[in-house]
Amino acid sequence: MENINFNNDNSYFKPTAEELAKVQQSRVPLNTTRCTEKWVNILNSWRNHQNVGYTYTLESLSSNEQIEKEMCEFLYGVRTKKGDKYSRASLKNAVASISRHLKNSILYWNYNLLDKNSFPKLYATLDGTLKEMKRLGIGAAKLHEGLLRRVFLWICLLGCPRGGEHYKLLIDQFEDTEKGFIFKKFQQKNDQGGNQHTFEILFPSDIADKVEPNADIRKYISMRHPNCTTKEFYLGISNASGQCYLNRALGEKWIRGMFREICLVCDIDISGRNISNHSGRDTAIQSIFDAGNEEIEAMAISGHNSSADEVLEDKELPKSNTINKNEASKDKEQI
DNA sequence: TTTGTAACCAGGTGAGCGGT
DNA sequence: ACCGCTCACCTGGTTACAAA
Repeated sequence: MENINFNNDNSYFKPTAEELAKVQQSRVPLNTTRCTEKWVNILNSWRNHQNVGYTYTLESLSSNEQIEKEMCEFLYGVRTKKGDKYSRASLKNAVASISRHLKNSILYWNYNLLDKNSFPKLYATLDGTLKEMKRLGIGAAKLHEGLLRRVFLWICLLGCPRGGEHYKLLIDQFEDTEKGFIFKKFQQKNDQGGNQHTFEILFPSDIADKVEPNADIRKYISMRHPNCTTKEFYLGISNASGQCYLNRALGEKWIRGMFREICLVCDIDISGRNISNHSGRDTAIQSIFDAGNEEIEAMAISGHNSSADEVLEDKELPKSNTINKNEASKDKEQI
């Protein structure tokens, strides 16, 4: 190794404090900054509200006990502009954002509000609030969410995609025909090595008012926005009043969640393994049918935190499983 | 723009599995 | 029985984005 000449080149320099501050600041994306500011604003407007009446700012407090106490109150007492409770995701977001803010604004304050060891009461309040909301069904399912769940269940039963295939499903893989939907698998996992032929599964015909997979899927597809450019089959759920599904693929978490629900509801052991894998698939599908209708209906229409009544108005539910049993064995042969 | 929420990401955790 | 490894899932936190 040659010695480096430290004297005669300009490759080294001592950055100024401003330069360092600038690069450190640039690490944080604009959206994060905005999100932080937003929650600080909400916090302050809660504090200034006549029913609360904290006239000083949270960051002016020196004791963590007091910060924790007031944060607990905030968490449980804050409401959206419309007066509703915030969703679970938002509350988590709120605590994280305010923690970020305190770290930036109180000198040498290096704590994390989400840390259950430093702030046990705050943690308990957050956790308790989230659980309470879950119990009360806050964040309940919408009609089109129920439809999506049903469609998902049909496709699980009739199309038997493997675990990972669910969120890669494309809208092109479904062809609507007179006989029913044809579900095409362009390439299967076990086709590795060059076997590229397309695999087609014809979904069984609907039994009116009893088993209507085709009608469900047809309705689901028709509810996609006409200008939708997303290729994925499953779309994100919209909260807007006029729109049902977003022009964006449904998150993997969502899909995995629905998948797990089916397994839980039907008592299928998925510990450590995806039920759609390998030889477990046939038995898993069989167990779904054996589990009986009520649970399946419950899952298909509602899911973990939704109110079934809402969806019931929308749609008559699958009532019979005998027909589908035959179809399930048909699928078994194909696979 | 602001508001509310979901997606994304990294790091942690623990069950399961093969090898010893 | 135990070790080390892998891998799916979970958690905490950050970032993106649709809707208003």
